[in-house]
Amino acid sequence: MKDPCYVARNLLGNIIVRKIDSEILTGKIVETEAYYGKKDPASRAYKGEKNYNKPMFGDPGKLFIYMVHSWWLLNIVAHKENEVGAVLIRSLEPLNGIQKMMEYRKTNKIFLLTSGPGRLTQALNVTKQFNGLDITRETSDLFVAEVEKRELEIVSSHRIGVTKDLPTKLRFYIKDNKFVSK
DNA sequence: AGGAAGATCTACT
DNA sequence: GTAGATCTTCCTA
Repeated sequence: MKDPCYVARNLLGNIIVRKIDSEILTGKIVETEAYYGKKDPASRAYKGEKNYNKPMFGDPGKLFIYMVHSWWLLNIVAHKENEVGAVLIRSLEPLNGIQKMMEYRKTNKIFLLTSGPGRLTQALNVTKQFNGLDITRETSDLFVAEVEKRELEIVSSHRIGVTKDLPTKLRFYIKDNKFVSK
């Protein structure tokens, strides 16, 4: 039960694992954004609990998937007890199964595979079917593996593409990583 | 039933 | 740098 801001920083450097058929796709999380509930006008949870944002009000450690402009965006629910919030995964550094990701993305340019919230979901073949999935279980088809982090240089900035941002800097990324979107 | 929006991406100038 | 594509969900009538 941690604050979205804390979780967003903590997720950087961890590995997302996607099991698909016999293949395993993995990528390192290099960029995240934190979203809150009622006090955040950019959040999907701003207007209270609805059908489409239910996971944000539920247990932390679950997936929250939402569609914008025909792309699926992948969030991880994270908040303190009795609060609301989630962390958006904005970009990954592809590690394993790059061939497979290129098939899904229909491109052979590696920096176009996962450097954007809509891109990485397509590269991992993630859709709304994973909404609400528990990403802390290694038996899931999609989960996050904690890794030991060594001296990550984390940079914060304002969120991207958000029409009504908060004064706080809620976007975090690993410094000098070329897979961070711009 | 229909329209509008939205945490985006790509292609073109 | 700007415009157009694209599509699911929600809101209003």
